[in-house]
Amino acid sequence: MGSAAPQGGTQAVDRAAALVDLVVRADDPVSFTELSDVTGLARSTTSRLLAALERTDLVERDPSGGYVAGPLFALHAALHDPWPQVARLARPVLVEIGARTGETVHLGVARGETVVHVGQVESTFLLSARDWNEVDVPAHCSSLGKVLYAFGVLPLPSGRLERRTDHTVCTRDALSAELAAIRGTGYATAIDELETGLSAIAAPVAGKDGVICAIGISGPTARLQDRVDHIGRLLVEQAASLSALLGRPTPRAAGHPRARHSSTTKEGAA
Amino acid sequence: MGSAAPQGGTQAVDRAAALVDLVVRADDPVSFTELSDVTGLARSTTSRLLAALERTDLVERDPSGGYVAGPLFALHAALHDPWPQVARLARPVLVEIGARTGETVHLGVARGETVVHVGQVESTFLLSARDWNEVDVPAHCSSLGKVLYAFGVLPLPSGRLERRTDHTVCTRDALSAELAAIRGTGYATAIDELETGLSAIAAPVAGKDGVICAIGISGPTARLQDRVDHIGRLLVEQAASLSALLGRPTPRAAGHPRARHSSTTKEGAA
DNA sequence: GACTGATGTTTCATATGGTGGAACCGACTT
DNA sequence: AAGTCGGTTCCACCATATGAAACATCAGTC
Repeated sequence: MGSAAPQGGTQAVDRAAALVDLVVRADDPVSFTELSDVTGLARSTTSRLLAALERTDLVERDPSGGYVAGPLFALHAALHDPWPQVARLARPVLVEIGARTGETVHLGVARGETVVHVGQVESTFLLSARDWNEVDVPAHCSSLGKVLYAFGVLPLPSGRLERRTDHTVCTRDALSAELAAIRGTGYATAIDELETGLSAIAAPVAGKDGVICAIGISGPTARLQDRVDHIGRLLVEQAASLSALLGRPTPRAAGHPRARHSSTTKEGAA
Repeated sequence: MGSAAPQGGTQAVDRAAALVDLVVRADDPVSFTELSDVTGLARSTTSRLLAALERTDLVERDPSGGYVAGPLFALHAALHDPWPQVARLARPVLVEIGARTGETVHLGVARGETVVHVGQVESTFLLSARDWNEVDVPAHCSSLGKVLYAFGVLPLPSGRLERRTDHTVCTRDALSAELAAIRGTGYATAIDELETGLSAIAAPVAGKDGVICAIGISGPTARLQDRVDHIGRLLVEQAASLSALLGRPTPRAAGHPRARHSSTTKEGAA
């Protein structure tokens, strides 16, 4: 259990994969030297591996000579909508939240003027919300919607604010006050605001350029009312870990001084 | 120099990359056996390589056991809009068209109710169109727009059809007649319809699920009027090759019987 | 237009890491 | 229980990947 597990017989592929990983996670071109340094590979090895990866379309050189994700990644991105991919990546986090709260968990994004749910994990309780996937709800009475409003992902509503229940926030002033509060606490709530007896809590998820979507839970007010802050914090924490996943590089090469002198290839283990 | 070039010292990585390639291009999960068969690798080797690729997030197993593109691809797709990626892949084709016609080449997609240009290659002539990237033009007087209408990518216009010049198609009947004609010939034209003296020709590009965007050229009517059909055919042909790139798998493993007996690893050359 | 330094690439002897056949395993059929 | 399919693990062998060092290449500099 040292730093690098002495994996079973695939050094070359592992190393190549590490290079691809670095290149794909970085959002701007990565120089040869940087790759060589960060991975700690000999320059010759780096060169050979990168040549192979380029030949096979996994990486590509941009005009300036740096390496960027290759055509195969472009192809994949060209053929698949981004949100389902975000949903895929978020799944483990949603599941975790589901396990810790027992409630139905949602992943919501802005589309046009409303929130749509692109991922969901079912409640373990019998009484729970329906499948909201692809259904859009008025954002001002949804916790996800409020988060997206609060962080500028969703344009503030221009029309009238529909009154769904008598707890619904219907005035523009009340709404913007609440949005400010949300930016303060880090999470949003919607208690009996969309439908009487239905509550929801949500927190923002950031991508590389700020907030891009929100995760939250929903369930009967009766079950949630005493746990609002607890769940709110949980969501904030989990949202942060998801943000980290979607954000900057930093994964592997965090602490290792990794100063491979001369021929210190083997890491002790066997 | 048999079928496979005796690449310079990266067998393992090349093979692993071939696996990734197959998995990513296929749009549904690929079974272990299929991968092993198609690549012609020993089952043990396939297993080892796939294990490594899975460990490194380049592939992933779906619940049913098949292999699909891994989290790293999801991450890339999650962080990058699809259209710029399509534009990247299309670049070589656009350049080719630019070289063969000398005119400005465009890649247009539907966004909402209009066409937007997501890729462009400049004319070699001095007199040419401006940079249309991200500018949207009325679709009914654009050749790209007509193509997108004709193949159902862009919803037929509901409002009035703006008359930009006296050649603009302004009636719904005239438009649908023209769209039928476009489906017949395979390409669309817009001569002096957006602006007097400006002509354009365009053809549809298909992805895995039918037409997704269009490529076309534009330039002065004076230079284009005698070459309309010639250029139309060129566009259709190039669009087809781009469609192939964006479509189904089929690339490498075409003919090789690839029956590696015992230890016939070396392919003769050195 | 020769020095210098920084960045990549190619060469080559070496032993490490990858290879494939066969044994093995677990799940499903018959 | 015996047989088949789909996949993984073992292991002896040697082909393959490896890294040091030599070799290119280019951008400044004097």
